[in-house]
Amino acid sequence: MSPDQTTDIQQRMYNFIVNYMKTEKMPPTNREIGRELKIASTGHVDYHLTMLEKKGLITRQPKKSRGIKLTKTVTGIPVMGSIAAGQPLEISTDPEELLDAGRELERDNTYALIVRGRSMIEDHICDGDYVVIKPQETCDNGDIVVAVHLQEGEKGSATLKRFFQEKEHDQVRLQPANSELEPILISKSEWDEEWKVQGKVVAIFRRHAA
Amino acid sequence: MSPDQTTDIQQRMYNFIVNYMKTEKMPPTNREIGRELKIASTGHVDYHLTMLEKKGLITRQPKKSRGIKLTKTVTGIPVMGSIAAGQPLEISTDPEELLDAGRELERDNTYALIVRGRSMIEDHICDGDYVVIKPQETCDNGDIVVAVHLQEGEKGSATLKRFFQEKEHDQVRLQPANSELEPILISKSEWDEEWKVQGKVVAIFRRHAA
DNA sequence: CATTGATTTGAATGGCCGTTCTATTTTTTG
DNA sequence: CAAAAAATAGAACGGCCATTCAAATCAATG
Repeated sequence: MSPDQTTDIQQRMYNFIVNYMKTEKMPPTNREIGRELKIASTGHVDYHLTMLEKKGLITRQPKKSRGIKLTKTVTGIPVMGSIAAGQPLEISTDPEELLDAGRELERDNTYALIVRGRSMIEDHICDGDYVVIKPQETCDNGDIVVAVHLQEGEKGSATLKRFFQEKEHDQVRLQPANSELEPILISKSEWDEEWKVQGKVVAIFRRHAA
Repeated sequence: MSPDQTTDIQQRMYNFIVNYMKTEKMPPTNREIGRELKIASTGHVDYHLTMLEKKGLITRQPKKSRGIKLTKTVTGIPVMGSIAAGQPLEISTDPEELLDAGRELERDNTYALIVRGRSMIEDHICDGDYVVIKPQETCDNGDIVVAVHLQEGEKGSATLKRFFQEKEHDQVRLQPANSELEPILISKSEWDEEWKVQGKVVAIFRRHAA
């Protein structure tokens, strides 16, 4: 295996198929796959496609031209868990479901969270709403952000708040949108050491009973 | 042309291609098209595909198997205009834009409206929010609906309200979610003659600045 | 090193694919 | 009705397509 071939060939083949389908709106032929991946033999392509099928990544329709189907639909924004203000909830590592909110938002590694509680109710974000989060470590004053409190030895806990950097007091204020709740005030040094902005809200999605 | 062949063959061919692509995730071959439309000759299929291409409905990639591409993407929910409570706005007949809110909602002839004003603010539907409407003439008490006031000689005007049928008063109440605004009370007879439920809200979508 | 299994090649096969051509039928137009 | 245009059939051609096979190479393992 040549040294520059970092990725597994089957992974590259799968990626090519996904990519090809995104741009061409149809699956590639075995020859087209081989041409792309510098595979000389169509039998060789067939061999790896059989492997991909065995691994469950694709299904094949025998004898049909371009007879490749992706088993997983790659549409939808991963819903990574729920988030609240009262008792900050954890963000899970595996998506619980996929929120189909349009291709427009399916980029920049966006993910979704289900809002629990009424902490942002005055910003009209309700219990059960989906918030679409675009990951970024910086944000502007007034942005609604996912702020993560890093605690040693544990997984960080996250909270949804409006972010304000208060220069005059040399502190950060995480402001809920609920007058019954108090803002979280964090000194600059503590902020730098223990907190992190995980991302900001770019869209909100609410389902009503059909 | 046989009498049962109501639709134009090119229209049927186009519909089949769209349908096939939706289910099979790839374009059909010319022979598959012919089999479906009872066309005996592949040349005949080719002939109509050339016509469809000339009409701009498809593009073709010469010599490629399944080399058909749709020119129009049929994704997105049509945004038919804006709606408010204070001054009811018209629903336009042509979509102004397409709201990409996921395939899940792209059925049942759903359409979207942009909310203007704060009439539903206490239901946390804000100015600028998109509401996704599923057309239906009936609804349950408490549903948020698009109610249309039919006026003779004019196009009807529409309003977004919660619907309540009040049996004890033999009237319909269209309730805004804003305590500063008064409900619209309509007698049963007037309702039957002049009003209609156009559809109900099944989802809400809010964009935030990225 | 020898064995085993996974990869890769090259060639071959039979079938499907898009396209083209000629001829025939149907529909439209003057 | 006659002429022109559109639609359909059938056959044929060359090429691409998926699949298979035998043989060669490579990697890992005891």
